[in-house]
Amino acid sequence: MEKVFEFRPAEERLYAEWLAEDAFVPDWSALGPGYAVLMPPPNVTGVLHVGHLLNGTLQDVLVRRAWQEGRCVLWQPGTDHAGISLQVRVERELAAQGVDPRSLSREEFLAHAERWRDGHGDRILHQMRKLGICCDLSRRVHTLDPAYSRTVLHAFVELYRRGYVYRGRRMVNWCPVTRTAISDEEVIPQRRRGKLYRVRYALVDDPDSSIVVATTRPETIPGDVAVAVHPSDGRYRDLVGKFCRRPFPEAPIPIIADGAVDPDFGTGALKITPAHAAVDFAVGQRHGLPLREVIGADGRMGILAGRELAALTREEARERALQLLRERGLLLGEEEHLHSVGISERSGVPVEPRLSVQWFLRYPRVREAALAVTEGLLRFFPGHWEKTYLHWLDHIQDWCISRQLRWGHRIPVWYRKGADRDAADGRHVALDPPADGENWEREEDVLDTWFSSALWPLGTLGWPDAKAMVGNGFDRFYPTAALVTGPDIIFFWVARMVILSLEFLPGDGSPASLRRRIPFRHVHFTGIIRDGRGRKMSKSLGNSPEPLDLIGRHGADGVRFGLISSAVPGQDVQFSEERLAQGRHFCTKLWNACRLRLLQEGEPGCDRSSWRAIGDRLCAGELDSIDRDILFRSLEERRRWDRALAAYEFQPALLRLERFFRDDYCDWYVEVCKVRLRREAAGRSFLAVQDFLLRHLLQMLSPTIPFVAQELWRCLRLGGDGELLQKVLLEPAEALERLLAGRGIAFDGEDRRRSGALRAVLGAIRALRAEVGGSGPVYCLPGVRWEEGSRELLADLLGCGDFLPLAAAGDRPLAVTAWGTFAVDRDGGGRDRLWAERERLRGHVEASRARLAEGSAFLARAPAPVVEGARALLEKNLARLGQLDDLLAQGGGGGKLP
RNA sequence: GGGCAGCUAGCUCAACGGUUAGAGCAACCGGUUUACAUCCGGUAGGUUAGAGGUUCGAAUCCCCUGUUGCCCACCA
Repeated sequence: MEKVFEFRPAEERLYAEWLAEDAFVPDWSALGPGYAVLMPPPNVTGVLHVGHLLNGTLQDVLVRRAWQEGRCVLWQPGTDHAGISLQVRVERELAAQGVDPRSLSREEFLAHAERWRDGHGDRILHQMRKLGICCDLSRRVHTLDPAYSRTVLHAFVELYRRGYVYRGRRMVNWCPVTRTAISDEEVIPQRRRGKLYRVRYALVDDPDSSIVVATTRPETIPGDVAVAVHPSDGRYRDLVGKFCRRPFPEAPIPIIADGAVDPDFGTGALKITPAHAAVDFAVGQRHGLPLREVIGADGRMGILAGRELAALTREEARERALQLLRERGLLLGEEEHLHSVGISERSGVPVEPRLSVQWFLRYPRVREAALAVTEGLLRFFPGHWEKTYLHWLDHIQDWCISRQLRWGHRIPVWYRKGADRDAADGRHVALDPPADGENWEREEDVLDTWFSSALWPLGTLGWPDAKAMVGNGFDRFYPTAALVTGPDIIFFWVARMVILSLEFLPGDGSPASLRRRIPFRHVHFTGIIRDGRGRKMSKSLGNSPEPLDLIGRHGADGVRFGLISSAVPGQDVQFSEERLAQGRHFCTKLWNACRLRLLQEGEPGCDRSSWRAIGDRLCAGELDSIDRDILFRSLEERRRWDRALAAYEFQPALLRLERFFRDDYCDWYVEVCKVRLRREAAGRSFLAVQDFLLRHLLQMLSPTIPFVAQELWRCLRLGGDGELLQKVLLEPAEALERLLAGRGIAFDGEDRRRSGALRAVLGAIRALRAEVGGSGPVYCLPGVRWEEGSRELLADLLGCGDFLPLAAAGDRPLAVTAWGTFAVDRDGGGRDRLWAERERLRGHVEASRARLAEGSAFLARAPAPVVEGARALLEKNLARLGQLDDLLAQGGGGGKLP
């Protein structure tokens, strides 16, 4: 076995082997229900970042663990066509080549887009392979694949048929850069410092009087069709019904009363621009006001804005409008104003509320989607995200699903040429075009990318094509077991998948039906990765490390271990490369622990190729408390491990296991075994114990650090030749306990006590030696009663030969005795420690006594078992205190003791 | 404006109503006899953000305040 684990070549070799053996292809022969995980499809325009690594690692752990349980496993990968994002990228590249994208026909543009996608396509998926992910790439799905596209269009047609999809002229969030509508979820509110201007609108029949409005957007003045005040606002009561003069283009507009106006904001008078603000639109509807669209689709001012403003951008128009107001003496004042502006997620510019004809989805099954969670059929980890989800469902708004883009699923609607597009008979909504295609024209818009993503659980498993569903194992894998994703897409993706899946799979709101129809049973939300200073990882900040470099430096295993160990459940992840280095160190130590095991055995080597083989080498008679304790401690750890993983508590689980490996196995048990080996004691069962522990550890760790675990599995000959560790059944703790029982090995509390006492004494003596800076002989007070073998073992672990009787000590003897956890040095070096310990104990005892004093409130009110416990504790502490006092008396002599 | 989550050692976190709050990292001290590109042992470090309340007992439950991050909301 090599002295060091060269992870770079090993990882490459092992991964190639796994691929060659089709190790990630679902095993249809496996019994029991399937286990499926849907990988959140990375964006085709995306770049691999540390978040992908964390997310991928966690899913890989779940999936590999499912393999270990012998289940039929599917980890479904794929990519998302990233509508807006990709179209913008391609348009920018075309523009850089001097091609105006708008001059291209739809087909020409799509050809460019497809070429771009095919070039970048699933790069992230391939990069993630460096991490060792075990998804079956042969099953990858792209949202624009023909089969998946049919799923999407079929869903649209069905939703239309069922009355959930409708076409409407509405106020939408318009992105002037990409020139498309976007959904409410794609608008990011941003705090911005702006100005609130007060503008005078003169009254038509009394030009000396006026009404003053407050606005942050003077450029929309040309779109004003009214000024509104609150109906109960006394200041303006007399003005309601009169007309005032819009400054430009000049025109009389009515002063109206509407409850939507907040009398306490600004001047209490609101200019109404129905075409460019949602509230104003509503007011306009109520009052039958006309629409004046003064800002065009490209964010520039239109003809109606008047000669002065037309053709300017929104920003230029604002400056110009202010200038005009100043010239005319209409600008009465301006003040700093902090307000929130909706920013388009994709282009980063303020969205423009704009009236346009779009397709909307009225969400179906909202109540059932909530019920699935409140009934506990669909569970979130950590659970508090359920509130966020339910709150969104409670306030759900129709979803604008059409996009004025070319890249995406073109909406399957045809309009009869020349007919009214809103008339039902002028429309053909179906997967296929009408027979007399020449008389129809197809809808230009495409569907929101998230609409297609929302069908991911159904589409990837073949729905609605019955044959494909059978081929893809729908019945076996649906509902999928777990989804691992970031909480930032809980509405964008998670909730929508739930809703559409519930709609399309037949059933009612009963728990049994919901359980069958939800797309996944568990959702684990990971934290967002932040840098050491708490900032989000981002390219522009330059704080985002290159993932592949990290893997190069620390190995896939090191990165996986490190990321998990920094991912505290329910919290954002503070990234630190130090953690990854620790992960690498852990792998190195594991490697060395296994190497040591091989160095310890002569030829021929032991058989540890199965649990049975190891069990056969365990002779109950050769084991003592230390062996039994560590064996059963390992089973305890295993149970905790299982419990923690079932709750998606990866980090606490892994850290605990690491502690067990380092502290209990390496620093205690292996050191004990070294002593035994040196002594050439009869019996080698402790080597079998090591094999038992290492085998178990490697199996538990394999999902987290698959490469080094697999390599060690082979080096230690823990399985047959070329056996895939990932597919070796992980026996439940109960089975291992039965195996031990079958060999006559049973656990007894006394084992834990003795083993613990020995470790404590060892620690105490070491501490004392460290304190006095010695490594010389260790002395022992007379009268110490050693348990069988303990004295020799401790002396060997300390490397001090034997404990010398204190009487034989020289001038500056280092005297140590073993009792409980205490040690003492005759010169006083250890006495302060003892004294401090005694003080601590005395404090406990006194507190306990006070609590248990006759007539105390504690005695009167506390439940009986608690009182019992307190009494027992007092007894225990009293006993220790007494022994401690004896010890202090024996070692005493200095003036420090009472 | 509403909601969610956090605030515990320099840093990252435990402690899930029950002894006088514990780990890891960093710091400092010491040891490394060949498993350990490192490892081991030890020392120090706390008014649990602040105030009030409930309780026999509070880091833990409740109320208020402060603070940080996130989400939602049409304040122009």
